[in-house]
Amino acid sequence: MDCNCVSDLLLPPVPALWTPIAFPEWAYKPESSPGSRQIQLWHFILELLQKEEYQGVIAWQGDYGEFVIKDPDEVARLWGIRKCKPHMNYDKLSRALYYYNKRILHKTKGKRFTYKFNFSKVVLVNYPILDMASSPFFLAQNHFNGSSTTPDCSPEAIQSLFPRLPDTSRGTSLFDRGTTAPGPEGDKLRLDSFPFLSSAPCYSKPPSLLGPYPRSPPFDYPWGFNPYLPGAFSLNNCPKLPPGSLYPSQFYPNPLQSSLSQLPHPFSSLLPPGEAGGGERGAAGQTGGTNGTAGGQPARLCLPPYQGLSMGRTDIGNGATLGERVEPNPPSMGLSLGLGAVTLGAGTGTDQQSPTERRGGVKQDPESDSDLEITDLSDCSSENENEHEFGIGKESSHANRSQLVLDGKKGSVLPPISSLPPPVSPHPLKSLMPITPPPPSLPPSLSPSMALHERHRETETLKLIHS
DNA sequence: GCCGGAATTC
DNA sequence: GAATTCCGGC
Repeated sequence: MDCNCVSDLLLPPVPALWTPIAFPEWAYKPESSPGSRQIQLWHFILELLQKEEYQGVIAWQGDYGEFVIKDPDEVARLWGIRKCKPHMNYDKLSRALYYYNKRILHKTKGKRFTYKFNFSKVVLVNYPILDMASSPFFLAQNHFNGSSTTPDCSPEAIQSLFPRLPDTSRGTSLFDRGTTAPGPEGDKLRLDSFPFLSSAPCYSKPPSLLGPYPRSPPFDYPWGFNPYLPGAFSLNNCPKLPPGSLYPSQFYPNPLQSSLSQLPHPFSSLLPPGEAGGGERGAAGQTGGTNGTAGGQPARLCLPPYQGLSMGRTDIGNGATLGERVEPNPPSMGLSLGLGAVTLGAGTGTDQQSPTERRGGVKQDPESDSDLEITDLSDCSSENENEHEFGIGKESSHANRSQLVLDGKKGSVLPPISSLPPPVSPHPLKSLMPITPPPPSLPPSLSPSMALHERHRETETLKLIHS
C-alpha cells in the first residue's frame, strides 16, 4: 500500500532497545499480493500489546495469550491510521478479527472485547513442516506442559520460528509503515510481542506480569531497528547488528542446542570448547556489509540457548551465521533453525523437497479446529526465501570455518536437559542430519567435516605461531 | 456487543 | 488472501 497518511503522525522517537525478531515470510501478504506486504491485523495487535503506552488501549489479560481491547475505538482508530482507513471502526476491525477465528486468534466467548491468540495454530499453519511428532520442540513442550497431545509452542520453539534479525539504525513507530513494507528478506517480529511465550511456557498468569525481556520504553528498538522501514529486512542493512550473526543466537531453540551438544561426533565436536557458555566475541565492527558477513569472519552456527548454558544476549558473532541463513526458509529446515546449518550442509539450495513433500500432511493439532487449514504453506518455504536473498554462498565465501555458537537469552525457562523426554523414533536429530552430501556449490566452510578440518588447520597454525 | 453473510477492494 | 465495508440478526 502506498500510504503516507501516517508518516506525519510519527509517534515516539526511535526505540533504543527493541528486540526485533524476523517476521516470517508468511507474516505478510503472500505472493498473491506482490509488493503489498502490509502488516496484518494480528501483527498490529501484537505490537500494540507490547507497547506499554497502549496498555490502556489493549493489553494482555487473563488467560494464556489472551488480551482485551480496552478501548475498541482507539484500537480501531490506530488500525485505521496504520492502514490508512480513516473510517475504520471497531465493528470493522472486529469483523477482521473474526476472520482469524480459531486460527491466529479467536474471540473469547463471554468476555467483552477479549480475544486470544492461538500460537500453536500459528505455528502449525505456517510451519507445517515441523514434525510435531518427533520434534524436540514439541517433545519438550509436551513435557513442559504435561500435554501429550497438544503441540503447543514453547517460547523457544516459537522464538526459533521467528528468527531475530538485526536491525538497521532506523526506526519509527507502529504507524510509520504504510509506505514501506518490509522486504521479503527480513520481515521482523518481536518476540516480546509474545510475552507469554517469551517468558515461560504456558504460564497462566497475565502475560503482562511476565516476561524475561525487560520492558523497554515504547518503540525501543535495540539497534534502532524498524522492521517496517524499507530495507529494514535487508541483510545489507544491518550496520548496527552486533557482529557475528544476523540473529542473536538466543533465537534458536534450546532443545536443539542440547541435542547438538549431545550429538556424537562430529556434531558435538563442533562446539567450540570455550563457546559453549556463550560469551561473546568482540565486535569487530562491520558495517552493513552484505549479509553481515564481513571481514572474513567465521561463519557461525548459532544454536539455541539452553538453561544452564550461560548465554548473553549480546552474544553475537561476527558475520552472518549459518543459522540466519536458514532462517528464511523455516519449513525446509525440518524443525530447527539453529541446526539448520547442519542440515544446510546436507543440501540446501535447490535440492529440497517440495513444500508438499516436506509437509507430508500436517494436521497434527489434536484440537484442530475444523477450519484450521494447513494450506498455502509453500509461501513460507521456498521460492523467495532462499539463497539469493541470504547469499549463503557469499557468506560462506567469507567464512573461514564453521562454528557453533551456543548462546542465547538468559533466563530461559526450560527444564534441564536431563529432564527432557527421550528421543523417540525417528530420532529428533534425524532431521538435523545431513541426508545427502552437500551440493558441489556448497562452500566447504559450511560442511561440518570441513569445519573440523579447518579447525584443525587453525589449531595447527596457532601452534606454529606459538612455537 | 457479537456474529456472520456477502460484496468489494487491494 | 486479507481485509474492508455494509448490513441484518440475535
